[in-house]
Amino acid sequence: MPMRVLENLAQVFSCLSHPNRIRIVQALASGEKDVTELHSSLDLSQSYVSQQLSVLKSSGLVKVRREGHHAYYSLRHEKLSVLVDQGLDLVEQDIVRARELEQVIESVRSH
Amino acid sequence: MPMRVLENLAQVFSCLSHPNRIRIVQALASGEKDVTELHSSLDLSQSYVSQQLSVLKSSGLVKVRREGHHAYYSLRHEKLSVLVDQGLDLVEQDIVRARELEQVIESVRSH
DNA sequence: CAGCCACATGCAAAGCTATGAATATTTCTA
DNA sequence: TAGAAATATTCATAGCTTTGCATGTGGCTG
Repeated sequence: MPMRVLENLAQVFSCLSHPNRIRIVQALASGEKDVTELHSSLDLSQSYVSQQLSVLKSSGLVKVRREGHHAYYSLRHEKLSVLVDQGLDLVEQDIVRARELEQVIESVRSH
Repeated sequence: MPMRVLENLAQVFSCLSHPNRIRIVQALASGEKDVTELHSSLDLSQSYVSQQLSVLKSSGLVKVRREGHHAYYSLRHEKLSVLVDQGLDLVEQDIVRARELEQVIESVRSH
């Protein structure tokens, strides 16, 4: 696997490694939205949303369409929301409970 | 979406947000391996591999089986390697080329 | 039990990320 | 052109990550 691809992939995951950016991606999964819609529906400051969108944009995960003085953001590819859904699937089904169980076992063991 | 789940998901993505950890996950996708195997096949120091494995473990992505003085690590769930593959798919097919194209357009525009 | 493996952990410096506040830019409208 | 609306950028700081190096630890084997 070429390093360049790995780095790109790591960058994609890095974009998704923050709850608010995941929320933004999820909000965009249902279609394009402008900054104001995002910042009010997600209850995050305008400037913060704009900053996070530029992170997502510079990694190529979202694109913008400007119209008047609105900037409509959307996912560059719907596969991205599939990726997030799969992550959710993983987290919800297994990892959380498995880790909790393991911590219980470990704490029992250490006594 | 409950914040707790989002935070867990962000943590999973965060684990995958580094090329070497992705390489480790990929190496484990083909079955359990001990630390020495990983550190020599990936050309990373023993201590580094051990540290990264503990990151992956504390987020519940891998598990250990200890036998003698070996520690055999494996993915806790095969869905994780599916997730990585999907990420690769996304990166290889679209994002890279799309971003490059966009940068070309942008640099043309600014002249 | 001495010494060697295979691993794990602690530490510290360098670098990166998150985030609010203030400010700038762009575009529309009167 | 002035002003307002929507978005973008800059800056500063606190906090987290990375990563090498040195050291610690548990389990074998002679």
